[in-house]
Amino acid sequence: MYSQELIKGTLKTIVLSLLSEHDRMYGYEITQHVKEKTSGEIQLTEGALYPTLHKLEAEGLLTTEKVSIGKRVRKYYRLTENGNKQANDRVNEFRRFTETMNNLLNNFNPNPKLSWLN
Amino acid sequence: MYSQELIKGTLKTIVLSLLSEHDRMYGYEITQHVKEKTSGEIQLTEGALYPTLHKLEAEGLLTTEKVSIGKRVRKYYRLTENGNKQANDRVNEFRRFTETMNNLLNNFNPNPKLSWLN
DNA sequence: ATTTTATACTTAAGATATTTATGTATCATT
DNA sequence: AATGATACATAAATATCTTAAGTATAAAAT
Repeated sequence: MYSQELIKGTLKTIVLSLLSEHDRMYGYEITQHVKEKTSGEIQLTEGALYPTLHKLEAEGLLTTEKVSIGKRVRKYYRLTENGNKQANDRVNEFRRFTETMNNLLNNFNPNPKLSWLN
Repeated sequence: MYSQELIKGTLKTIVLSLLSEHDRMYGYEITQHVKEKTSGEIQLTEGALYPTLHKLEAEGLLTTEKVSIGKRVRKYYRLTENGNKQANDRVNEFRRFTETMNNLLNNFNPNPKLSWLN
């Protein structure tokens, strides 16, 4: 499990990119998907995820649809056109950022696995 | 310039790793070094940097020495043994984190330049 | 049968971190 | 003489996350 400090600022990027490849997802599904895909190294907490989903919806990047499963109601999220654009921008920005960081940290204990990036 | 949101949580990693390769540095020097090394894409603000330096010192990861330059006083920071260990840990954690993130984001618009990481 | 675990969403209080702004002061350049 | 660069510090406002509590259904285990 990574320090929460490090994960900060990547939550929206994660959510938008997942929705970009999954058509629609609900909150709990997102937490489980991330947990599985990262072998438990990134675990989104509900207290952080749900308010973020609400915020992205308020910003017009997501739309919702409620689906009844038995007596329970799932809230599915889907990207808007603008949300899809944002997903692209954020993922690209993250990739550029990691390259910049690797370059900045490169003099420190150079990692041969990444040295070709320069 | 990257969104501040994305840079969040990497400040300590940056500071510790720079001090790990520079023996000693002062605050302003750190801001300039990062700005130059990243072509202005990461700009540390003084309001974030100085309190962080003070915190790292309070945690015993850094020591300080004041050096007079004319009538001004520079405050140099240097890693302690524990600080050096922390620098290693944080840089390694960051590298692992970016690999995990790239793997998680990989189904999205796969980046051929990074696909070998899997 | 009943307890526990998993599913599923919400929100509030407290903690933490960053931004923005302000303040002080020296030195170099125009 | 004024501006920009150097150099540090800190407080108020803002943003974000953690922790926690609350509600409720469904499945699995005891």
